[in-house]
Amino acid sequence: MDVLPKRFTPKIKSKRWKPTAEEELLASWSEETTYEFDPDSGRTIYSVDTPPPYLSGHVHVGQLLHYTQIDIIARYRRMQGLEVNFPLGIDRNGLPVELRVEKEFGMDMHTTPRAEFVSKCREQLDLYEDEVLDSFKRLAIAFNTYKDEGSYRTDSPDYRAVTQATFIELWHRGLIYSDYRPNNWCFECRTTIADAEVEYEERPTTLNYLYFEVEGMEPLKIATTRPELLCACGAVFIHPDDERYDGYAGKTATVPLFDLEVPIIESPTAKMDFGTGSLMVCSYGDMADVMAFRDHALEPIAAISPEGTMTEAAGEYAGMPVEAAKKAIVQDLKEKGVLYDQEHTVQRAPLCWRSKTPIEFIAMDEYYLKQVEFLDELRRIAKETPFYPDFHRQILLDWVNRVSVDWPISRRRYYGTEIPIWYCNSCNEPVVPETGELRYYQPWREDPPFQKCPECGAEEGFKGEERTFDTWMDSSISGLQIIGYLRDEELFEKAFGNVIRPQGKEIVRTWLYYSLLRTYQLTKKPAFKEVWVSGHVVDENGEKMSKSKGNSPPPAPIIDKYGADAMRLFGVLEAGLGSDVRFSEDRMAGVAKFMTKLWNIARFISMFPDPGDAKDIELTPVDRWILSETNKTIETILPECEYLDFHKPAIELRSFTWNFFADHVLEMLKGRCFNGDDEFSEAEQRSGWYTLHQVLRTILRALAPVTPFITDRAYRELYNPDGIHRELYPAPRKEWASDLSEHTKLLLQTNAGFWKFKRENGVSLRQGVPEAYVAKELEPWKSDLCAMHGVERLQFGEPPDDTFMEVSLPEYDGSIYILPPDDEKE
RNA sequence: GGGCCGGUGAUCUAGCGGUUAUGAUGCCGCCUUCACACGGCGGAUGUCAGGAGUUCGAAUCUCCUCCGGCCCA
Repeated sequence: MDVLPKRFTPKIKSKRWKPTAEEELLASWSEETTYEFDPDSGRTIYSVDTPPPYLSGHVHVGQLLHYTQIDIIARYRRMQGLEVNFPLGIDRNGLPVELRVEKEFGMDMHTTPRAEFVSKCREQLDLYEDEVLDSFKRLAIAFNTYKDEGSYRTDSPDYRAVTQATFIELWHRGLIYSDYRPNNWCFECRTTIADAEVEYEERPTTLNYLYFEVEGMEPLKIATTRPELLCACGAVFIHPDDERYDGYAGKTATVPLFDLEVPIIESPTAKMDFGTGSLMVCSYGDMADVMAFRDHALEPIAAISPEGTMTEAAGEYAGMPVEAAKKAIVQDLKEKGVLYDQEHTVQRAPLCWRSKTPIEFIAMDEYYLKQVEFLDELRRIAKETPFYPDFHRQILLDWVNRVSVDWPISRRRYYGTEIPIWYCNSCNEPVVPETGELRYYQPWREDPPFQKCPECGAEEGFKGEERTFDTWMDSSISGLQIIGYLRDEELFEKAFGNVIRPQGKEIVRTWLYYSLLRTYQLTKKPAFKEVWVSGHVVDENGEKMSKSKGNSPPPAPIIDKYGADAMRLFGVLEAGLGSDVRFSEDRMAGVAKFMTKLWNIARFISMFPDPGDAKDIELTPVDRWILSETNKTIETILPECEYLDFHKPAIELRSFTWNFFADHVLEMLKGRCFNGDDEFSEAEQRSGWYTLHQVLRTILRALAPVTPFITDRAYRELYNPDGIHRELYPAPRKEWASDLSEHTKLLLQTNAGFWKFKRENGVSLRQGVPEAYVAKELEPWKSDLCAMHGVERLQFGEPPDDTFMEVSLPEYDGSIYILPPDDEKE
């Protein structure tokens, strides 16, 4: 063996970790295959069904943090030796882009030629895509590839063909039907939307008190916020226990202005303490009205048209916009003395989640996908699928328990997947292509894929369906699409059943729910092996980040300043899984300091030769203890990692690295590793080198999923030029066991005691002391403690006389005794 | 009105039956020590939202109240 070096220079040259180093690494990564997905590797395939971001303009910090957290999962699983299928996907279907095109270019969807409108939308989407992808890359979101091949877009012919094929199959299985019924109708978007797409907002409104004449009785007093719906009134409800209205039930009331005779019905749904306690039930006023009409078999009357004007039913008000009609009707009611009082109140108005404008119930012919008959199965799947964190399962269960009607899936919009139906002009029969062929159909501009009508035999005269699907029809099968459903049977066979769904809690009732429903309908199986639900990213004040509130800073300058690693670490350090993360630049600056610390630790250790896994190492008891402490840390974090919650592991690793490894271990082993005065044997010195390098390896690998740049850089420089991201995640090593761990606290406190003594007595930390007494349990640390604190004679137990100063340990029941250096004595 | 989550030093967080209540950021003091001043060592700051209960013992369990966020009716 060569003579051991006496002088050491760090192998790592760079004195400071800088965010620009991340960009250099990115360039290397793009030429390597680390993240590629090889379905034939023989390893178990683990697929990540990432939320395909919807391109809605600029990315914000919240979105990016969310994706970094998902990326951590993918990287962690990859380091467990799984073949990770983590494709880039982008959601491009749907309303927002249409609305933006209409607004920005002054185009009206219904008067612009469809092909032109659609291509304008596509153009816009392409513009947004670059920005999102650049940010993702910069943050090291390790999709298998960023190339088109291997990625998916929900508006691509391939993707849409599969969406259509699933529809065709469900159609032929009888799960789809058309019906004329009231639905949430958005006037702005001019389409039906599903319950899941409705939001509510408190809005001020006026409560009007009206008289309804009742033959032979006092007029009924009715309170309503919707006088414009009088013409659609079908009944008056009173509560059966309401003594004010004894004797009214069963009679008829006369609707003012319109002279309709409507029944007075006792119903427990009437709230006795709201308004007058009696209410009018109008067709399509709200969900309760819709139910009331159904329950009491009343004939509905539509008062409002899809254009937002009053219908023929409104008589002289027909054709007026709803708001104008409301004013006119209130005026007329006042003039007739029917309206006797008004008061202000607050109402929860249903809004379209995309356009944020009020919706109404409007009856239309729409296609429905049956879901009510699947609810029991979905409830079972919701209960059996592992959720991380478990408590967010409740969001899904609450939603499943609330679903009561089937899912309207047709939309009167253009930028979406076309519904593949042609109608026979002769018999009006809707004809859907046969199953089997995987093909993208565009009925609005294509001839049908069949020769004649299966119903009447007509050989020509077919009209293509113009409507598109609800976009959730597309995105709800992303989990199937990414594993080759209907396209790659071999991959699908291998990969189905091992898919994770990571997503935010705000789209549980839509994306998660619909995904479970659709996958179950198509495969009879649960869609996901596990579901990971994260909280929101909110601003410093706890408010949800949104572009409209202006509380989301542009991410790029922040990343440039602190680095992607700092941002990623911040995301897991700040909150546990499922809780909201508060974004704060100040706190992120604090997190970034850990990057510097970690880099310097690596740089320090890089001074010493790495004995690797050399078999001839004879570990000193102290080194075995350090490795045992490392084991303990890994044992602590692994269960949390398995719950895909990296919050505690990140805290644990940071404190182990900084407050134990750097502050105590490095300080203690310094002397032995340099061994400038040959106080230690070569074996002891090598044992120290081995220990430092092994612990560093472990820390780097444990942090690699969270901070992929700095760990990869250091690992490449010291251990493996291919990088860290295909290494295995650390596991406890049984040969690293030591029972000295029971004295860890005492040891750390003893160190603190020496520091305290030196500080209180004006002795610099480098300066030594002639003699000291410490607890006898610390005997194994003797030589390292001497080197660390510069103790010339270290003794154990109690000192013989009172020339020693007693220093009580700050957080431990005990003391150490130190003989002060000569020049400190009087 | 219901559900879920939360309320711990100035701020954010850990702890979830027994700890002198964790760590971070900020603040204050000392130290330019040969990896790191984006550092080291130390310090101050907490009726653990409030009330009642269970318990030998509660930040931790139960109930109620108040406050915040999100979701739903």
